[in-house]
Amino acid sequence: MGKIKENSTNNLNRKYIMSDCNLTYSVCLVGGRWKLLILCKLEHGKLRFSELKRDICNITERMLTLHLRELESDGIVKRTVYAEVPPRVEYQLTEIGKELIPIWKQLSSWGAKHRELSKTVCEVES
Amino acid sequence: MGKIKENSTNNLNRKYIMSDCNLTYSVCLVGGRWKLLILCKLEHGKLRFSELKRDICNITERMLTLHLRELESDGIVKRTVYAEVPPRVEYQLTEIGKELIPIWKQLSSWGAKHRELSKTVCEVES
DNA sequence: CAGTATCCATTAAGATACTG
DNA sequence: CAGTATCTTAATGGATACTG
Repeated sequence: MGKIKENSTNNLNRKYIMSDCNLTYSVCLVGGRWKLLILCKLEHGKLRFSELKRDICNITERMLTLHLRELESDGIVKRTVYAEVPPRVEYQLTEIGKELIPIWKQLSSWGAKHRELSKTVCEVES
Repeated sequence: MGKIKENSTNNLNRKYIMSDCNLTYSVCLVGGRWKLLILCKLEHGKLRFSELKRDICNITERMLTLHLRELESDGIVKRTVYAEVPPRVEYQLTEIGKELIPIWKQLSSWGAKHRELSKTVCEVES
């Protein structure tokens, strides 16, 4: 995101971690605050930039652009530009992107379950 | 991690995103550079602080401590202190923590597949 | 419509030294 | 052994204004 220093320890650690472990590799590609949120909006088909922006309340154009660019360069979403005026651009999941769908569904259920559990703990405590 | 400003837009966005979407809620709990790496070391049982540090090349004590504390307070790992000298502390997955195992295995396979695919693309291009 | 560019605020990560 | 404390750097996120 933005500019990164090639030889910062931070960046070297990131590289080490990505090369060492497929799991962390995935997290690097798909982690971060907005990425999965963007991806799951695309689950049911193509969306335009403005539709994504509308669906993801609070995201700025900058953040949306940056993350879409990364997802695109990582081959997880496909960007199609139509030569029209006004311009039309559509985003959709690639094949490998679609393979994430079952994973984020499970992660989502896990989150729901965890949330329920925490709620119970709080109620018992209060 | 460390101190966060309660009312920064950043923090408010994080809260919004966590309350809105179970998926992002999960990512917030378990995302970040080191968390899944720590968790997957614990897959096969208990480990001590020093064993984790040794197994996770390059992590600093500070990072390990901070993440373990978060995972603990989120109920994903359990910390057991034995009243011995020298001190012994063991970490293990909780029940809800263990339910993440199949998920990270799939994410890991997805990562491996994605990596293969990218390699192919590079070879074709070069 | 679909973005860029710029600048600033906030947070995450790391180095190092130290302690019960 | 299992951490804290303190300080510094790097990276991410956001606000705002502007453009082909």
